Amino acid sequence: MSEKKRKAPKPGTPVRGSSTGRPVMVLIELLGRRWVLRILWELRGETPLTFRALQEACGGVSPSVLNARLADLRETGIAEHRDEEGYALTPMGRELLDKLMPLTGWAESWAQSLEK
Amino acid sequence: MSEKKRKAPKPGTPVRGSSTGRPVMVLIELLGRRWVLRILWELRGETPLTFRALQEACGGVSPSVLNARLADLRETGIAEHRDEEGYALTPMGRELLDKLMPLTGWAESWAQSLEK
DNA sequence: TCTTTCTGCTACTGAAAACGTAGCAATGAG
DNA sequence: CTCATTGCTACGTTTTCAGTAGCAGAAAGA
Repeated sequence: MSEKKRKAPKPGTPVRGSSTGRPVMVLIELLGRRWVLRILWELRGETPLTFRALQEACGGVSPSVLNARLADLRETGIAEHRDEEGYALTPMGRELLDKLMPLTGWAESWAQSLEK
Repeated sequence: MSEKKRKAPKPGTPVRGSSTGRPVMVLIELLGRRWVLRILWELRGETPLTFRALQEACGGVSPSVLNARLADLRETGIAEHRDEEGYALTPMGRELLDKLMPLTGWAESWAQSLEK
């Protein structure tokens, strides 16, 4: 064995361009990976989504990438897979999403300011 | 052809996996690009940063990518380049950053919950 | 003027990540 | 057994990123 390539960035672990592993840096690294924000967004509902439902919700993202991202989110305790139900956010992940929801409002006024 | 590839996603423009161009989707697409969140973060100070200073702040990100991301952020009215000063957030970009700052607190408790 | 030192980049090559499609093993229903 | 659905893995192609080199313009000094 040995170790497969480490994938999910965790607090305390150095990330690209920052050797400190400061939590906020690690979070920035994680959220900056393609599809991570989108997955969080699509998991905002109350009911879990199956792998394939989630894949479809993300516009047909390839299963390999989706699986990799879900692994990241599971390793970092943000999402989880519930047997017989599907993927859902953990309580911690739910709190993160709550912090991100205000972006919707900002995005709206952003759109308006750009269309002028 | 003629058109260079368009780069910055703007509200109203379809993005990967979502044809609607809904502002929040576009924002998710933009923030999900590598280095975008980090750049916002590094521009949180009051004084503008030069291209090179920003590059260093981002841990030596390659100039080609940095330039591409700055172009994205400028096209979308989030950052701007001020002559004789450097790169800084626009008022709109500053508001976006304000929405993101609470992530710091979340990241701290996230880190704690993981190290146990 | 001729360097030197900043500036904001562009160009290029190679590596890594993502895409897109196919398909497999496991489970459950009929 | 067949068929559908589940969560994926494999793999070849395309896109993106990384890493290094270097250029042109402005300013400053000798």
